[in-house]
Amino acid sequence: MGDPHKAEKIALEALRGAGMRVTRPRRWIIAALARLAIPASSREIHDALEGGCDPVTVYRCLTEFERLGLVHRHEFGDGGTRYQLVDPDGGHAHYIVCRRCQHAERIHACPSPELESTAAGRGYSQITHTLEFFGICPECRDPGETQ
Amino acid sequence: MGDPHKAEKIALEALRGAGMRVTRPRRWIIAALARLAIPASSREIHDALEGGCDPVTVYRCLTEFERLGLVHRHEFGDGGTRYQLVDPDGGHAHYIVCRRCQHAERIHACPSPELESTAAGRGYSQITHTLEFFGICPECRDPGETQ
DNA sequence: CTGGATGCAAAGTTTTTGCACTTGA
DNA sequence: TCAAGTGCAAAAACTTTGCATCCAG
Repeated sequence: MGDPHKAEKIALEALRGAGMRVTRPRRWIIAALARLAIPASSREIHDALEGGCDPVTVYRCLTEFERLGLVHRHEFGDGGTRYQLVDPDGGHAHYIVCRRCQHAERIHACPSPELESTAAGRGYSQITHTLEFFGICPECRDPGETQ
Repeated sequence: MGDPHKAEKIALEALRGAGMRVTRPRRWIIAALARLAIPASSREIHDALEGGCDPVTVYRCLTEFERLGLVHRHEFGDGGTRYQLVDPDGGHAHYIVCRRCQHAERIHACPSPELESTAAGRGYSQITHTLEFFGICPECRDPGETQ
């Protein structure tokens, strides 16, 4: 993954470029996302902020950031929504998530672009995809549990 | 996809096989899932029941059914959780979902099994995956909108 | 200055929990 | 019969909305 600091700088520039104000909460949220570097819930992001701000502001900012394409949204099968700063180097991330502890680990796998073209054939535009893997991580596996 | 009626029968047998009771709400829920045939929210499932039952029962049953592997859970990027009866013919489903109207359409694309083995290399067990596509469907696309 | 952004309060949605009653096996 | 399962009520968790105030540009 690219330099987190770089991702942070680019996100701030993108904010300015979109005519949006670079406020203190927004800087904190972007910094927290860059520091966490892994998909985090609104709650986790709020807890990781350098300064204090209202949880509602975190929701609002994340929604805006997603609209601008600065963050990606992930759903890891537990009903919660997680956000992650987009990698400025263009590669998009997929994860393997532990079904027990919810720990997410980046994985280098991406379906061949051929898959997206299958989707495009249906007349859909602006196609994106999500791909996540789920399993039981080595730490969470009970000893003697069936593989 | 396989015969929905078959999927329904198999699910009921699986319930008995697991030593669980085949109650009226459970039959209704499984029937509704078979009839809907596409990932549906707890609310949609409840609305589609032949008879009346408490919404809480729908939640509890779906959670149990998921644990037994009778239904699969889907998250379509809107924060909601959807459930679908597992196809007894083994093939698992992926969808393309409209970001505007949330309509889900089954799509015949699956990442090469090679991808799951990439995940297995990390020491995870019981690996599964989700893969969903998102786009704007032809009906929702504004005329003249940029592709 | 001044409109976009925030904080606070309140409400909406979805999901979970506790407990007495019901019912399928 | 009788424990698993349900209904009802209440709470918890998560997210959105409205509005007065604040501050980045």
